[in-house]
Amino acid sequence: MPELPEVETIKRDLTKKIIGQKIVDIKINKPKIIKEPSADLFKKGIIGEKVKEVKRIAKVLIIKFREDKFLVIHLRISGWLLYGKEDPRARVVFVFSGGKCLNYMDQRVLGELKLRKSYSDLKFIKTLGPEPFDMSPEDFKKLIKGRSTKIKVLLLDQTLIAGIGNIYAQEALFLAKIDPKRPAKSLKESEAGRLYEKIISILKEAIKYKGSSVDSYRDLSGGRGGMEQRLRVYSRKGKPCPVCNKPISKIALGGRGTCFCPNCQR
DNA sequence: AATGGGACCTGCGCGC
DNA sequence: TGCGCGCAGGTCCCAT
Repeated sequence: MPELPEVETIKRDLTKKIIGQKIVDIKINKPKIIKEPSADLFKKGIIGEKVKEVKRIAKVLIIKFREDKFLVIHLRISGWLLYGKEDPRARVVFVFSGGKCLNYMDQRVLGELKLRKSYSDLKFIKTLGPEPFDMSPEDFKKLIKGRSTKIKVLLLDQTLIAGIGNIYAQEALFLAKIDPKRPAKSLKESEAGRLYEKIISILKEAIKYKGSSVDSYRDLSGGRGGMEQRLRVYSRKGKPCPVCNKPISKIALGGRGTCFCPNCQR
């Protein structure tokens, strides 16, 4: 599911709901989701703690209990969080003192929960590139300069630029009218500037509309995001391009499906 | 450095 | 109807 806009949506909603609340029980229905420490220590370590803060770094969600105690959540593809009553499908359930629950939902069981003393030392976090919002257009131009990787594959490389996933990479390239197959270094200065601008605008739009519920992703209350009906090319193979009406194509790049308009994107 | 493959998991939709 | 296959928002790891 979740790219930067979806995780940001969860972070904002979660902040409103759980700050200051105390966790009194945890039910682990799928121990595999708990990557560290053991399921038992994970439980013992969190029960009794109050939520101090909710943070997001790229696509990673972090719940702070203390200066040296953090719950690190990576939703991977199908993870999402549901706040309210306990859900039978939940992989892990956090029970608050008021009786409300935070359900960790994850159909494909690819997500990860970790309880740690810190998060900044996690390899994945340490190697993250800057988020688009923390870059200047010049930073972005420097980033793509000299790289022969296909531009769409580059946008998905979290060590170079963090937070973009397969939906918004395709959408940004469409808005910028750039063919996703092009080597990064083939982009002219003006094209790179345009792409950077569209990355920012698509992420802002997606945050504004609370993300895309293309498949399993739902917001904290179980509602759908409003962004999916605004997607221009993602998952629209064969349908008319919203600009020129010619059919959208789909190819594989870096092993990921990639939709684009061969007529508009050059 | 870049590319391609497979792995991790489950469930859906499609074509036969 | 039923079954097998391909595919899915992410990341890691290996080989070339």
